Amino acid sequence: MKLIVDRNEDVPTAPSPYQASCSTCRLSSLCLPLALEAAEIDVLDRIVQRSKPLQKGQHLYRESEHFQSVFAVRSGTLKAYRTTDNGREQVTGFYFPGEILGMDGIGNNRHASSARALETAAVCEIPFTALETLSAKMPHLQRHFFQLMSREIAEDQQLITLLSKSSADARVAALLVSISTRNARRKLSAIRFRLSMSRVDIGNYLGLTVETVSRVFSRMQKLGVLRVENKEIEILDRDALVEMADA
Amino acid sequence: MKLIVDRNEDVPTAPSPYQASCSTCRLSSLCLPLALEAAEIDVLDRIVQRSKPLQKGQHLYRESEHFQSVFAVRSGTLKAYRTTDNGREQVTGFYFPGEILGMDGIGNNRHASSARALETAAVCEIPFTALETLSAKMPHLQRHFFQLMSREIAEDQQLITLLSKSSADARVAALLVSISTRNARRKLSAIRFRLSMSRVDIGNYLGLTVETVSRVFSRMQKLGVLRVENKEIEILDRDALVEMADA
DNA sequence: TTGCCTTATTGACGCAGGTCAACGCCCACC
DNA sequence: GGTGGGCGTTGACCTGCGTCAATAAGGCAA
Repeated sequence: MKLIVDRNEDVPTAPSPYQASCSTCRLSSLCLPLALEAAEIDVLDRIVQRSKPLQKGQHLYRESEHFQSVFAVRSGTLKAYRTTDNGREQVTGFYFPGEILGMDGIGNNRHASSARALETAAVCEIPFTALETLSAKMPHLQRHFFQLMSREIAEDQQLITLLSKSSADARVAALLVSISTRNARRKLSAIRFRLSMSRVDIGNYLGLTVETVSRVFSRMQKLGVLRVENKEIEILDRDALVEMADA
Repeated sequence: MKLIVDRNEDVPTAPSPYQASCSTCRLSSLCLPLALEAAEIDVLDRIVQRSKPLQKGQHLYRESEHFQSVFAVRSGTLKAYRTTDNGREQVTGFYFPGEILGMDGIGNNRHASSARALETAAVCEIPFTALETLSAKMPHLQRHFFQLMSREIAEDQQLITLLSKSSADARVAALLVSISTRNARRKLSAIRFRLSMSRVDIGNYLGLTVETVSRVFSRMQKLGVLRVENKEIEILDRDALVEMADA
């Protein structure tokens, strides 16, 4: 049993305004405000709490803590993970700007997973009871939130499919394609990016060891599909990568 | 490429009353009506459609079909599965009486998976737009449905964890424990039951081959943890099984 | 800069589970 | 009641990935 001492621990979130509003947010077209009208966005805006950024390694919430809010990523990346009964850690997702996390806590009023920042990250906190009240009044919002949850289910099922049968190559390829696609949605480069997560996290997420992940990167590089330099990735042949992802 | 001809194909659902109402349903304490008051249940009742039972092998809905309703299982078992780009099938869940399926279709207005009956099965159809309208008026219902979706996410994440690292023994043990627990919730025996799904489906769900599933059953039988006779299962040592499930 | 520690890469080797093949059993349908 | 086809079990063999180990490459502190 290893004891890990965390140097960046949970600083309480302070209630101060770090960004103007949803209506000026560059990410509103990916986030909760999507599909809302201007007036509605203002109402939503009033319940959203913006707090000071999380430092790398800092927790946003922890498994089995009382659930109060869902969170929208404003900048940076977070990972969600759960700890199994035998103490193993399982990464269940990576969250990029514009994406919502914490929805797995609604079911039992406690978080079903933990979330920590992979790099300095800013989030918007959306108190759930307020969101519920608002949803009952704003059909667009209710529908949109149902859709967000449904998509999370569908995405988890895709990961299940990936983990259930695919080769190591296919798993890594699928993750890279996913990151590439999500970058494109944010108008960032779909072919050149920096992995904010470690090889350990990648392996853990994909059900592989670090060594295997590393070998897959090397192999893909040799095949001319990727250029890998530490955390910097350049996709040289996206079609090949997509092909590999469902092999 | 194999061509499979389905003999039990999609008979359209007929709009006739096969069961009185939610308020008299034995499963209401597991299902959507949970947490609703008598008067509210009556309102919900009016939107629920009960149709004639599905035969074994018959589809309830198919991947990429237009999404219209979620479904509650009244009797029998169904499996949900998706087909990957390369034609492989992946079982994403088994659904027992009192459980809700189809929620993965909300996100994009089309079903993200297919569902078919593993044996004769009856379901209640709940048109989603009606459910939405009702949810906006009935906070209990809205909350309950959010919770149901959230739990589906949390359960998928548990499966992800299982598929990501666990041994074949652990996977099979976990499935048996899950079925046992769900049986208990329905006041059925937690230690003796009939598997409604084939070994192929079990293997597919757990990311294993049929042969491995079969070997695991034999091994567990030899260890005195189970008694297996075709589809009949008797759990002889539940503690051992739980132990195996997170090894 | 130097040194330390964490993260990543690469190689050698072993094993759990996949693959292939043979066979038995159940049951549906003549 | 016989027979054919699907489903399940078992055995022998093979392979992809895990494990262990050694080394390299960053990154941060002082």
